Amino acid sequence: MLLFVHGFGGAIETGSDSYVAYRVSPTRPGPVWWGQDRGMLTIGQLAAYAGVTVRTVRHYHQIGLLPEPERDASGYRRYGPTAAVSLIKIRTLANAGVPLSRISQLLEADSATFAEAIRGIDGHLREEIERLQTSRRQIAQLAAGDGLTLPPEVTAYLDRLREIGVSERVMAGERDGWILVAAHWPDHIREFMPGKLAQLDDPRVVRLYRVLSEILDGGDDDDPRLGEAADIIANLAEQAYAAGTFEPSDGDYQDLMHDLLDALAVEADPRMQRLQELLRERGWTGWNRMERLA
Amino acid sequence: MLLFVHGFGGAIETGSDSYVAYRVSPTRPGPVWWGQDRGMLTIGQLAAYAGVTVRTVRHYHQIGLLPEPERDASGYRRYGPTAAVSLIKIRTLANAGVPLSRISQLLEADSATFAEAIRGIDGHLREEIERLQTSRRQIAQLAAGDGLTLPPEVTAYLDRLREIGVSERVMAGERDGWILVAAHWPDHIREFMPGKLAQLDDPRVVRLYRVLSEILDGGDDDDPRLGEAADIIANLAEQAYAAGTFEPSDGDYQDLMHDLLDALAVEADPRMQRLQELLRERGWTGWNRMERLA
DNA sequence: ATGGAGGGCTGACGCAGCGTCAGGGTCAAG
DNA sequence: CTTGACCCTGACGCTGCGTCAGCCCTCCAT
Repeated sequence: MLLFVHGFGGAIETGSDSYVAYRVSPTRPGPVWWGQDRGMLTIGQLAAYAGVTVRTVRHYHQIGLLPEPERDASGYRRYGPTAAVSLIKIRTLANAGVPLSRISQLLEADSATFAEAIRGIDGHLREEIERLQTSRRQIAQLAAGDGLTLPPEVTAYLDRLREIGVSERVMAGERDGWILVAAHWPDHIREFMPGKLAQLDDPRVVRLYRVLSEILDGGDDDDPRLGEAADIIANLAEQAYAAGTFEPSDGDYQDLMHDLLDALAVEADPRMQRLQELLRERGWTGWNRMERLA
Repeated sequence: MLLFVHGFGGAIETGSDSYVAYRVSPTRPGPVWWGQDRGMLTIGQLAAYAGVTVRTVRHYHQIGLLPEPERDASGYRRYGPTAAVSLIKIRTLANAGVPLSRISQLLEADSATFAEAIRGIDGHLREEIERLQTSRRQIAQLAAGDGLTLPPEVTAYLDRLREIGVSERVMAGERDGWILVAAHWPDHIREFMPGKLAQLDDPRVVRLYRVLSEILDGGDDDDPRLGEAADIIANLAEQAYAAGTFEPSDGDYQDLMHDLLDALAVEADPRMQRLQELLRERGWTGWNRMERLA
């Protein structure tokens, strides 16, 4: 019932508000007017007018979102202008991320209900944006960091290890291990790392890493340096135990992680199993879930 | 191969970087340790460790993203620690929005390829965020405006109409009409509206809208005021024509829109067809696609 | 009159990433 | 011996269409 869309002249000025246009596709259907009734569209014309595909329109018919129009003599769907209006309304909501299943209710809701629903949808959108922004931060770390997402404290630790001369194989194992730890202690790990980093100032620890690197890189199955490694570990443990700074395991869940870490090492190189035996001989259960044997 | 996760004491300080943790679910599976091999997990334990569902792990097996592990005596899948590491890596990428089909390639890519891929993914994320933010702006307008997304210039026009005293039925028709126009001229419409708004200062136009409101709200099929309406329209057209400000139609595509608008009016109320005939008698084709008859 | 291009029609499968039964078997504990 | 919490496979469901396949209809050029 629009009156006077036709201009009749009149001043033309330019506004500048923040209107985000609903944009129809720029495709112009070929023969625009091959029906005879004016104002009756074929499905292709309707779709082009609203900027969607023909398949989309048929889909909306299927799910009952847009009512099936009458057919012409040859069985073609013929659409009136109200169908175009409905379709544009539908697309406006759909483009805003409203699920199709809710659109029909929304369109017939009173303005209070409508506003309420809009608020909900907006909240949903905000969450979604949050999520994606978090993802962006994550993958920024992926690009920068030492392989996959690890907190900066951990990558600092890994960098120190590399400086010390730890072999690539051992480095790879360390990375995997820290991934398991980081997944389990996303919060605690950051407080935990400074202590770990400080350990690398101890020459015994440095020696230990180097010895292990050499063994795993080239040693034979019964390398005597395995004994040296076991000695160092036991030594460190004894000292911590005497100083009272030895921290006992605190629960099944951490035991699970420690078991995983031990198993990771063994899986990476079976000689680590031998190291475990040697530690056992010296009175300790392992190097992750470490306990004094009776 | 992680060494000395166990603390041995050591200073604990607090860092404060912007590390976004990969977070595992806080669900602790009931009986943690009912297999016997240490470091071997059931599918449920693995899933809980990585913060995903059991179905997700099985899905990854199905599509070959995570290799099937060996089975134990009763046919249960048993996972080693490397499976946990792989799963965590996979989820880190998947959470960042990487399609599963690309993850396996990504994980075995060298760091240059990896970094390149990461850039692509980041760009994709940025686009997605853009899109959602645009959606938010759109639905903000839905909540505020006169029904569905219309540019502010148009809602201003509609507000003026309401002030003038146009009936709700005519208002509804106007809204629908402007939706059709806005969909077709998303850019042009904003420059077009000031002129339309100015028309409402002409008392003849105001009279026209009021007359039509009355007719459609209660008049009978042969209301004499239809003649008055036709007179006003013809009068305005003649004047514009004489002043040289009459704008002829410019192409099939606009004709389509004008036809739709005419049809919309007739569909809303058949009496508009009568108005069209009366206009024809006065030498004009209609009120949207307006042409002088020979 | 005829042929080809470019519509239209229905019906059906495919896509991502799992959720969610259904109909079984297994394990540890009370 | 039962109960409850796991595990197994197989299969359908969901969203919002894209994309055939096989056929019919209309227009325009020849």
